Amino acid sequence: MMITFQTISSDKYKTDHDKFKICYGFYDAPFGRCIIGLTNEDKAILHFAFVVKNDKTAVENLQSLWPLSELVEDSNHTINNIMEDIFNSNNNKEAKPISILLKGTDFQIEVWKALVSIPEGTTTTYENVAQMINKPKATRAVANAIGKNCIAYLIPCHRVMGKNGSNKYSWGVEYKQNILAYEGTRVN
DNA sequence: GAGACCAGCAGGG
DNA sequence: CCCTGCTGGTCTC
Repeated sequence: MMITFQTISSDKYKTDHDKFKICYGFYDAPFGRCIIGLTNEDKAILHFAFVVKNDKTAVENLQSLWPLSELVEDSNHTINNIMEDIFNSNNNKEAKPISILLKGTDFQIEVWKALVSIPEGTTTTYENVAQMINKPKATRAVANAIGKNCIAYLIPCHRVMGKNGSNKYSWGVEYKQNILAYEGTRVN
């Protein structure tokens, strides 16, 4: 799966003019119900979260992460089409590139980008990710950054485990295990 | 700028 | 198992 990135610094968003509209909608992925947000113009994915409680609170969470932006419900099945592409593209050559918009600090964006190089169906450790970005002692900071990732599944934070067996996940460990199980079936 | 918070890790008990 | 020290980025005051 080919992924292209746009980035926006979190500091800039607080003060600046990026009040673009966000197109959002829901999708029932194999491992759980998700809410997805896209930039209205070029359909870059800026939000991919699990609906842990209900749809309403999921929308509120999205809004609180992008307080300057106006949410518009997806009426064109755009999100559904993108998701179908993602989940049905069993590494065929026709797979369209996926565009992701990351909002965070320089460090967070560096960490999140590093995660996509972890092969599907495998896991690694926070320590390993810290080494990947050449900050081998920053394991704890790396874990912090991973915990703030807002693009579930596509930024594969679920593939990172504690070296000493600790296993945590923003939306709940069950989701983490579900994704890994799903990826296991994809790879085989 | 100080101090607290963490999805870490190793080492000792 | 729990406790301690070391760690670096972020958040709060």
